[in-house]
Amino acid sequence: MKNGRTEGGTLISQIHQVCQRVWHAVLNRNGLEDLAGARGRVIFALWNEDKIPIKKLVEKTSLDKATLTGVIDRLERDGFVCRLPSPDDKRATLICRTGKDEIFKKKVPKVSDEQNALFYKGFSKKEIQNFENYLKRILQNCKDAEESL
Amino acid sequence: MKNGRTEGGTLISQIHQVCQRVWHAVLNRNGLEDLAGARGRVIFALWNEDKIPIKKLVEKTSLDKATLTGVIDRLERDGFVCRLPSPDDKRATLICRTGKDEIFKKKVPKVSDEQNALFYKGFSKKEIQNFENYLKRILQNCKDAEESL
DNA sequence: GATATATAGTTTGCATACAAACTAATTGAC
DNA sequence: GTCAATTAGTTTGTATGCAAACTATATATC
Repeated sequence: MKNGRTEGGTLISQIHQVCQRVWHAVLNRNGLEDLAGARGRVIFALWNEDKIPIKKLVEKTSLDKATLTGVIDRLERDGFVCRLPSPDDKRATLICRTGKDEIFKKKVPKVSDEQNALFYKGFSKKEIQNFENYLKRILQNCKDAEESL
Repeated sequence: MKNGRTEGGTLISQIHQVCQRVWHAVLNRNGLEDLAGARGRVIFALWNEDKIPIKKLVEKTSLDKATLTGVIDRLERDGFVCRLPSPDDKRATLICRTGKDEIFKKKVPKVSDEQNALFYKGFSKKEIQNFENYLKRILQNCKDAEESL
C-alpha cells in the first residue's frame, strides 16, 4: 500500500506478466513449450477432467469463451484435442484429449517444482499456505463481482 | 495447495484474467474506458513520473518493450502522449503526457476504491497489508528469475 | 405447442503480448 | 581512435484476450 492506497490489482497484473515469461522459458528449457500459456491451462484442466464442454473450460481457466474458441482451434490443429458433439445438448461441444499430451505428464512435476522454487523463494510452507488462501478468496471475490456485473 | 502441490501461478493468472474484465467494466461505467488495460498501466506510470524513456516504462509496467511500442503507438494516435527524442541518449525516446488525461485524475480515486472494495471484500486492513507484502516479494522473485534467465 | 427468453459456441474486429530479427546509437576493450 | 559487444527501440509474425453481434438449440411461459 502506497500512502494508504492499495495496489493489489496492479501487482497481480505485473506478476502475471513476468511470471508468464519465466514460466514460458522454464517450459522451453524442458521441451514443454506446448504447455505454455493458455494452451497449458486448457490441457491441465483436461488432465483434471476430460471430455468436458467448453462452458466448463471457461469456468476452470477463467478465460473468455471467445478466447477459448481460438485456443482450442490451435490445439485441435496441432493434434492435442478434438471436438465432439455433446450427446446431451446439441448446442454443446465436448473437448477431448487425443493422448498426444500423455508424454508431458512425467516431466511436469519436476518443472512445476522448479518454477515454484523461483516463485516462492524465501517463503515458508506456512506463508505459502496463507498466501494461497488469500488468492482463493480474492479469485472468488472477482468471480462474484463479474457475476453481478 | 492441492495435495501438496502449490497453485500460486495458476491462481494469479486466473485472478488477473477475471479482475481485468471486472476492472474494465467498472471503468466503462465511469466513463474511463481510456484507462483500461495496458493503456491505463502506462498512463498511471506517467502520473508517477513523466518524460521517461520506454526502457523505464518496461520496468514500471512489467510489460515487454515490443508490447509497449504498440500501446504507445495507440496512445499517441489518440492524443494522450507524444514521443520526444532524448537529449541524453540518441537511441532513447522519452514518453510525455499531453495533458489530455488530466480530466481523469479527479475520477480515479473513487473508481479505484470501488474496484478495491470488490477485490478485497471480506479482508481486514491487516490482511490486505500481509497480502500485498507477499505480492511484492513474489514480484521481486519473478523479476530476479527473469533477470538470471 | 407456439413464442419469448436464455444458453453454448463461433465470428469479427481490435487491443494486448511476446520472441526473434533488425536498426541505430553507445559503451567497452584494445 | 577502432572494432566488438551492448543497449534502446521498432518490425514482423503469431498467439492471447475480449466485447459485440451472430447462429443454433434448449428452456420457460402461456
